[in-house]
Amino acid sequence: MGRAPCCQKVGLKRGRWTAEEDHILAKYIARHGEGLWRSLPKNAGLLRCGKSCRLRWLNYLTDKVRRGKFSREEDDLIVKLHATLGNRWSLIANHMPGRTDNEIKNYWNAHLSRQIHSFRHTYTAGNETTITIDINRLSAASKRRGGRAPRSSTK
DNA sequence: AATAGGGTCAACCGCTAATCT
DNA sequence: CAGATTAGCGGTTGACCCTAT
Repeated sequence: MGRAPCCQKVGLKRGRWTAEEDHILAKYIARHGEGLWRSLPKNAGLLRCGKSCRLRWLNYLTDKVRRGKFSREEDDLIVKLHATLGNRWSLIANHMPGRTDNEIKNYWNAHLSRQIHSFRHTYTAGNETTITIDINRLSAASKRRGGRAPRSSTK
């Protein structure tokens, strides 16, 4: 059988977000806060699935993201973190305030992985930089792929 | 000047894991 | 306790740009 769209995508909008949709989403979250993604689009009046709203907010609309060009220092940090953590983009993002996992993943795939050899050369030849890994965070999230975040330890 | 080709990046999908009932 | 529900992750896609021809 033809594969059905994952949720009930029937009648729901997909693809790139318009400025108007962004405005509706940002305004709704400003009033009601984050979370409750499943019911959010209905309440806010968006023809999107909750997943789409969550992704748009987390990766683009929240002012926690700064979305500038990656600096040389950030390049360096990403390469080093990736060497240690592998494709754990969410963990890597935890060490880079203002950057999202999606953004870092994209950047890695588009730019850094292509240039990894020259980067490696630079790093071994150049001055050493030390990075600090938060082991507690690391073990807590050790090898997960996906899955809901544990409820913040309160209760 | 027009367009084919390649690179970027926003967003989707399938799946996993925590929580709810 | 088990099945249903929902949040979150990482791989992947494809629409949109930029450049070379």
